[in-house]
Amino acid sequence: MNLSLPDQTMHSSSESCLEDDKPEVILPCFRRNMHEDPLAAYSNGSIISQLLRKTIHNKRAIDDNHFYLSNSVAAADSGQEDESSVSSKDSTIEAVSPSDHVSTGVSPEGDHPLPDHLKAKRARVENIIRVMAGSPNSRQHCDGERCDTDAREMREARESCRENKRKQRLPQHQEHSTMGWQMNRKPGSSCNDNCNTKEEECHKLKEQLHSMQRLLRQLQEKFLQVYSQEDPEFIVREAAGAVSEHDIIGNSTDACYISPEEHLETNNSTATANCNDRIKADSYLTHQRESQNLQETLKQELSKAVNDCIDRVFKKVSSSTDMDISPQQRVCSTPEMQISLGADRKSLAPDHSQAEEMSKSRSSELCESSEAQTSQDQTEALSLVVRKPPVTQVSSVTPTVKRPYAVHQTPFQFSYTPPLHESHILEHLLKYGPHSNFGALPCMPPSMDRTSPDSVDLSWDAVAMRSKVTSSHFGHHHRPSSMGAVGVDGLCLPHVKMESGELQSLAERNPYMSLNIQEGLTPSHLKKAKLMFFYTRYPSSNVLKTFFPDVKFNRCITSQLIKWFSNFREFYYIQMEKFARQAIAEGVRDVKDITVSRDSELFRALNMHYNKANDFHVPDRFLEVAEITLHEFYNAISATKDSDSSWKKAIYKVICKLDSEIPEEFKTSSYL
DNA sequence: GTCATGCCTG
DNA sequence: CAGGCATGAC
Repeated sequence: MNLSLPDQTMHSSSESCLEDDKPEVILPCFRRNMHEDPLAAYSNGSIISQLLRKTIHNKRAIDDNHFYLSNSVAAADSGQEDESSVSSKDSTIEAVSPSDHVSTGVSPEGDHPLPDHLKAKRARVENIIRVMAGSPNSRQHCDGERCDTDAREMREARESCRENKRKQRLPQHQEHSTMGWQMNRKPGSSCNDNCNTKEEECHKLKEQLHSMQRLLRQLQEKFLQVYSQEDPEFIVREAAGAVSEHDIIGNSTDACYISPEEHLETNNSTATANCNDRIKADSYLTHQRESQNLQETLKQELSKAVNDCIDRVFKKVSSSTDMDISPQQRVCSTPEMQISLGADRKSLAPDHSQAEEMSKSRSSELCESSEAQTSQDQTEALSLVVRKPPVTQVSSVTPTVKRPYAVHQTPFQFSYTPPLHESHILEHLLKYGPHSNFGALPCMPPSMDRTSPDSVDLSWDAVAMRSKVTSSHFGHHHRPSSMGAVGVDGLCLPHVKMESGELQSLAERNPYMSLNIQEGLTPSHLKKAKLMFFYTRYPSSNVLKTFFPDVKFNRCITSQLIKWFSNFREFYYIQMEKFARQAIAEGVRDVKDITVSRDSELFRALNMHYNKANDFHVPDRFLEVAEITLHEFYNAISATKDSDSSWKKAIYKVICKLDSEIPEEFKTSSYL
């Protein structure tokens, strides 16, 4: 829409209509042109002031007018009031041509013959003023004539009249500006011509305005039609807005005094431009909506295809490798798992086709690699594999390895990147999940002790599985994968060792890995700490940081972990003292008669405390340390050193030197 | 003052 | 297991 109107069409009434009403009814796509329109520049302030500001650039002309007015029309109150009322601009103008003022005040103009062009200007100004001499009355009576029809113009008129009454300058102001640009554009035109031209142009402008409004209305109707066809909700949403917009149009029409008799034929060029813009807008909208639909369709189709593909892969893997893979892997490939995973994926993350796509290719790779590495992994893990005697096995349905990490399954790494909120859900579940003990660990074989129903575990495992793959983008090595209890990597790649510092710094650099960094300690961490106690009774904070790489350490977390070990020691020493006293009470004479075996009551008590699930093979070294500790207590008590308030400290000193190295397997964030 | 540790208590 | 408190080392 080309609203570039000729400058001479400017008129206060038309302009006020345009500038005040158009922006409210015009659609956004048209606003740009509106702002490009010269008229749009007058969106603020009164037309008079705007015109004045515009014409101020033509200082000479204004100065002429000012000179003339102050000399012939408002000679009485010329001077300081002029300066004060016309604002600093006029002051500047006066400063620019002081000679004129001087000449008017001191001597007749004839004394200083003006140049021809100045004479011509003066003549035109005189004509204008002469015309205005009659109109000032009407202008001064304007309050009763026009102001009842146009509120805005009335305001401006009132303002003008006020100023007029004070200085009788408003008409001149308007004519100043008008004349200013008229002089620039039509140096030789007469006043009558000017007036006639102005009226005609005013009419034209009004016609154009009206035609534009009509087109706007049509366009809005078109908009409504388009949206109502494709978006039933849109019309509901837009109904109120459309009504209000139409109301605005109606008001603006009224406010602009565009009466039906003023309707002339629409300007052809304007109409053509409007139509073009309308077509452009329509095609743009159609295109936009088409691309949106295409986007949605693509998303849906891609998601569906990926889901189907994954399902097929899983089905094939589970059916073809059923006899080859380990039971643990079968667990991970069970249909329940698939269903659970798929369902959760769909229900919790319907928009993750991209993530799924990214992870899809990796999924089969990881699955294969996990199968290939199974034997190696278990070989590596043999040092910690618990082959519990049948006596101590609480439940041994299958005589397989007892270590929880022996069932660490790479299938859990099937890449699927859950969104952030899901990770938070996972985090919450893992922190306050249904299992507060280790028997509920995911991927735990059925032979493992479980304190909760499998149905619960299944969903829990499904959640855990999804959390596992969060870090899959970083490959095996960087899988913190912990999410607390979800440790399933462990032995997947035992040859890859990463210090906790490296891991944590990596995690800090990587926002995705940060999702797996625990803000707090979980029951899994507690379990792990208890198992670590079998190796170290006095772990340093560095050791803790090394062996809890998935924990975001701060002062509080470190203190908590230290406190845990302090409590472990407390229980440990209490048991030691208790059994030492018991031995003494039982009449044991020789400390060598006191031994600690896996069958002893002391060990069972300790094992019950630190290895409640009994799924961890307590190292022999711990038995030795326990025996030494018991001897220390026996000796101390026998020597009645317990009368000393700090008699245990000597024992602590001895025991703290008996810490052994913690297996590297514990360093993996998701050892358990 | 801070930190680690131990003891006591709930 | 955690909180509070006391103690001792730095």
